[in-house]
Amino acid sequence: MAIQGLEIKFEGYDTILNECVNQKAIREGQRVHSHMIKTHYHPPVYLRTRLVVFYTKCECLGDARKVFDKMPNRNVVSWTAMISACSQRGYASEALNLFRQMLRSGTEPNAFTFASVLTSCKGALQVEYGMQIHSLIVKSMFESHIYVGSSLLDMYAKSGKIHEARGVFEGLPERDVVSCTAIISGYAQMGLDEEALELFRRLQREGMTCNYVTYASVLTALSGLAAVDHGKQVHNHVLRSELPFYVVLQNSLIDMYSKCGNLSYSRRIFDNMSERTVMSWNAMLVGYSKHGKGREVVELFKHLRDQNRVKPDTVTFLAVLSGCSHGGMEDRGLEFFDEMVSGKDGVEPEIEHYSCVVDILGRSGKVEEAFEFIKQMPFEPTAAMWGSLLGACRVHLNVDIGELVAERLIEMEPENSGNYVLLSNLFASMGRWEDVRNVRELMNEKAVIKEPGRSWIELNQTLHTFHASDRTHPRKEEVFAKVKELLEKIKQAAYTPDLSCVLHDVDEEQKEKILLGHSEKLALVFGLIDTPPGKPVQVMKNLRICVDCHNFAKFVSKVYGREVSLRDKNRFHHIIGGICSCGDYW
DNA sequence: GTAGGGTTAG
Repeated sequence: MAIQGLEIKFEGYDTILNECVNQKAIREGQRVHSHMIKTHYHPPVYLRTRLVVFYTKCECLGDARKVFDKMPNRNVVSWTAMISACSQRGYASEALNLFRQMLRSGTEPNAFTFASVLTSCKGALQVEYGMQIHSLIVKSMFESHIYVGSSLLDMYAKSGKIHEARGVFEGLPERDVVSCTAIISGYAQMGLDEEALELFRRLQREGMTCNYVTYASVLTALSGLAAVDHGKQVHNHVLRSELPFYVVLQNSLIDMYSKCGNLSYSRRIFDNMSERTVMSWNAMLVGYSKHGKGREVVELFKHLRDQNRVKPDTVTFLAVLSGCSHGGMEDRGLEFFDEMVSGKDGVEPEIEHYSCVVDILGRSGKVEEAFEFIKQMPFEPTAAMWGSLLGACRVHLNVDIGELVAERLIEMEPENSGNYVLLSNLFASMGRWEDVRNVRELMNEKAVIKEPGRSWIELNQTLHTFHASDRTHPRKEEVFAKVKELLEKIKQAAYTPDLSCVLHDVDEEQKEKILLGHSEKLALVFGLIDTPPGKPVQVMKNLRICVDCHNFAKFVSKVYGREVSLRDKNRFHHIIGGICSCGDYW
């Protein structure tokens, strides 16, 4: 592509630039552009557009913008190329500004424009504008366009409006792998894992094609559900289909197996990878962290530092710090944090890392230090931090700081009933029963359980879900009878219900009944009924496990000689012979 | 000429 010294006209420039776009030949394209300037050639709109496209494709957004700004007339392609480049690089407000200017200039958007601009309308605030764009789309008859439709449904899904997303999806005249994947991952990203799985299975029956993005999305849902039987099926599909971007899928598989309780499978995949990204390391570190394997976290992080291909990032340090906290490696955790502050790996601590340090200090009994740490840190404390510290006060029986902390926490979140339970637990563990009763008074009437508790267990490829005091499960009678039988046995082994976990204004007998109806107990008991004696049982819960249920599970493991695994919102509890891997701190 | 979906976190 020698152009120097040649007399070039439109066709010549056009051909060469097109070639440069295809080959991403940045230098060559820049020389073509310079040649135009040097020879005082004034390119027509078409060629200027070609330049804009060239620069955006070569990720030279600034140069693209310069050409774009100098254009006397702009067409839909140049506008769209700019909007799309901004959207793809995460400059959402710039993309929206350009779109507004485009409308003002009188240029009609086409399907390409709508599909691009919607990418910049994700989130609770932007979706308002996205909905206005939606009505423009309806007016211009692009609603059924497959690219526009999938971008539209993705916008709704990522803004928390999953019903609207589903509506757009159902209204599409045809479906393809992208629109199907977008709606499945929409459910998965909102934590609606059962819905995601159900839809995936339905669409599969209806002949949907899957690619690596589809499987990655479904694996996210299966991780959430800890549905290991389904996960293994997907793993088989992946192995058979020789999909591209296998690293992404291996990362998802590492995550899925570890969240299903099978760490050794995760490690096997990790060890056999021919190429690893930072996400591969992070997924493995998170796995160890959630299982309370502190030593393994520290060891793997050392490997990561020793190899020079992948650099740790902010998520790596979250995994490492929370791994040290969950795994009883508090001192190492504090050292890692100090190393972050000193700039050792070039990752600056953010508020989440500070939150991990609060956890670490609290767990190791340094409650005062944690309190000071929160007061001095360069961020506003979050409710989660105060909550973690209040938990520490309960375990380490520090009622002075506990009351101070609870005051702030309840001020921040007066409606979160979980906070009152924590405070009630604290007073109860100090034997201050009058105060336990006062907490009930303190709890204002608006306090609600944010998210209803739900527990489930996977047996023979079937998920059995239980809610508190479940009256809907087909085998509820059998489950309730077994709960009573169990209760007698473990009471003989000195189990006493922890009534401070119930804040309802009822008598003690009622409180005990409410406790026995907690979903994790029902799921656990169901697992005992439906599996042979001696076999390990694994139960999942969508929230943090309650103090009484944790204790209940410990007694069950001891009295019935069962290994019990409980996966709650934050971590795994592996209970053997009445002893839990969390060391009774979570 | 310009376009849509994905993996790790707490």
